[in-house]
Amino acid sequence: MPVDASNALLRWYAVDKRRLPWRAEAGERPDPYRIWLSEVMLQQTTVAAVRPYFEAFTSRWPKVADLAAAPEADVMAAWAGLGYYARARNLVACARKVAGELDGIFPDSEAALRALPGVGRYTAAAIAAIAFGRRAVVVDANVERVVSRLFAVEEALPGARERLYALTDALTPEHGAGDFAQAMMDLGSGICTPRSPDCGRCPVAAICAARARGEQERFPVKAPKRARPRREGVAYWLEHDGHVRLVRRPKQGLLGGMLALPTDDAPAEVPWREAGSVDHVFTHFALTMRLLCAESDRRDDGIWWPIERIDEAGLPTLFARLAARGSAWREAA
DNA sequence: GACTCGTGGGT
DNA sequence: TACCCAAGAGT
Repeated sequence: MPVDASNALLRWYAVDKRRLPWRAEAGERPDPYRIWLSEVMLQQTTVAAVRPYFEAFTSRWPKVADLAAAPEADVMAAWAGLGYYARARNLVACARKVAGELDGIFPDSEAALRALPGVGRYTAAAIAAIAFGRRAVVVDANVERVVSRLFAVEEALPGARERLYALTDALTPEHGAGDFAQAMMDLGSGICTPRSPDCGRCPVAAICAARARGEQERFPVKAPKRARPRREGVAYWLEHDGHVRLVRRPKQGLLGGMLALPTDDAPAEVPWREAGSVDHVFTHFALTMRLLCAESDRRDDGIWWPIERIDEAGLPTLFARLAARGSAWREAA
């Protein structure tokens, strides 16, 4: 990036950067554990959604050794509602690897970070640059949008990904790559937004090819998406003596490793009653799940959770909504 | 490279 | 309403 534009970007960042719980204040040294935790939470997830989870995790598990010592089920439950639950399992695996094999010290090179569970190209680069001051090429969706506009890249995503990476590499300074990356991300988040970008406030508008053409909203070009199929399913609310039957879902697949209501196969041979349905939208399909409710006269050796404390079970959102319906059915009965 | 994998907010 | 989007990773 031309020196003038780079300086303008960094000056803008120095004044207008977001204050975030995981960001070191001026003069503070960034904590690799907190940087790593925030980066994993922020994968495909908004800052607003992450904030309360980050506060809860760092209060409960202040250091990587604390997280490594936690039962996986506790971490999964604490992650409930944040989505993409493979991240939570990888989070525990990564913490245990760092605490157990690396003396509790996060690696400071991209290659070594990349070898940790749940740490891909973006996250390894972000940690190396932000936590350790390394030069690394940090490309997230914000940077892709900003760079695609700066250079008016006509090639569509995701095919353009390597080109955008190379362009970002050329822009990234030898020193201060962490601030550069965070400046680009804040720019994308607050000014160079997907719709109605605020070019009048943009510190690098002068070098923006898309802006020069008045076509900033046309970038990044994206490949058309597939239609989202609609599916249907059944969940079961089976209660006995103030408890409801839950299951631990298999580690692989949708909502893997999470507690949930039984689905597909009825957990008991009892007369089931319809209790409505819940519509829920996942990334790649929309689901309508019916809820069948019943009372059991006995308690098998599965998981039975006290209904009064169902909100503490750590159910993913779909099942939390179904459980709310089940509780309502119970109150009405 | 295509596909899977959540959720909530904005428009 | 329906669609878009988000500090992506793993298979």
